Amino acid sequence: MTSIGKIAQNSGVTVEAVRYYEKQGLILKPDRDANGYRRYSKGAARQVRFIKRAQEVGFTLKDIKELLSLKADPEASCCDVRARAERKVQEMEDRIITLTRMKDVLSEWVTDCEGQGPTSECPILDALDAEET
Amino acid sequence: MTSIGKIAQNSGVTVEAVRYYEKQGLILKPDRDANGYRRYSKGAARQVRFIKRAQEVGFTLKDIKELLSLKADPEASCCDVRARAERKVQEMEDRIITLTRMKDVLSEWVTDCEGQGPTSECPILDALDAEET
DNA sequence: ATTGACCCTAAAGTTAACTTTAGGGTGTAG
DNA sequence: CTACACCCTAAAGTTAACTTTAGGGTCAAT
Repeated sequence: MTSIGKIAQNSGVTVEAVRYYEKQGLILKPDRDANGYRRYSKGAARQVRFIKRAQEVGFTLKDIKELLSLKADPEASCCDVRARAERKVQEMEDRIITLTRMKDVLSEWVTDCEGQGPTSECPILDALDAEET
Repeated sequence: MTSIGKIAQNSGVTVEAVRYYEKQGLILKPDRDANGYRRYSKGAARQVRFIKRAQEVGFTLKDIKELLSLKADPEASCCDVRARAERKVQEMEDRIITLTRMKDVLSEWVTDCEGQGPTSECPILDALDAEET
């Protein structure tokens, strides 16, 4: 039985974040003691760490809520979880490809640039300002 | 001399976006005709395309405002532009590395998963729920 | 009795880059 | 003359994931 402060510290988030997760229905509402303070069971920090880890591999809180529903549902299949994970991997791959393309274009422009002279003769600005689409 | 609608169409953004860029000081305030409508010179669409292209290679509107200041400043050096571009490339590389790491972890979890059985035996959920940090 | 570290709530603020809404003029084709 | 496509403004809304603010209680120690 610990306080929200301990839970937060223990799982590496702020107290406000813990309250936020509760409001969003991502963690169970804890009991309250006489003065209204939240009293958490030992497993609560684990719930928060689940959320943190899921975020660290790219899931949004909305995704995480779904994962938690699946986790709680005895009818749900591992397959459902995998499908979501695969979708997320795909999203991230797409994002990486886009970012890489953007980076490569800009990177090439940088190599075109001597870094000398006034901006009126800057190849990077020229590339941005080009007439062609 | 064209209308905002033409400028927007011509540069592939919405009319609202053009007005927004104006409010943010990213494009010059155009003249108005008798009824208060914006009247753009031929070069205006080019200004908007500059913004769009810069966005497409990863610059934020804030970055773009800086680039435009450099472009307008006869004292500014191409070097200043290059420095900003290099910084942006670095940011994107960092982002790509982070995303790739995230994706690889999740991807590995996916391969661990047979996609069979109840969620109580799902390796992905197990990985998220693990006791170790 | 007061300081300081905790805890509580509800509501508003943050960031980016727009979009949407509300309410209203303009201009022309039929 | 009346649709209909345009144009105008200011202000609020959008999304995500929190954080900050404002205004208060609780509790152990000094």
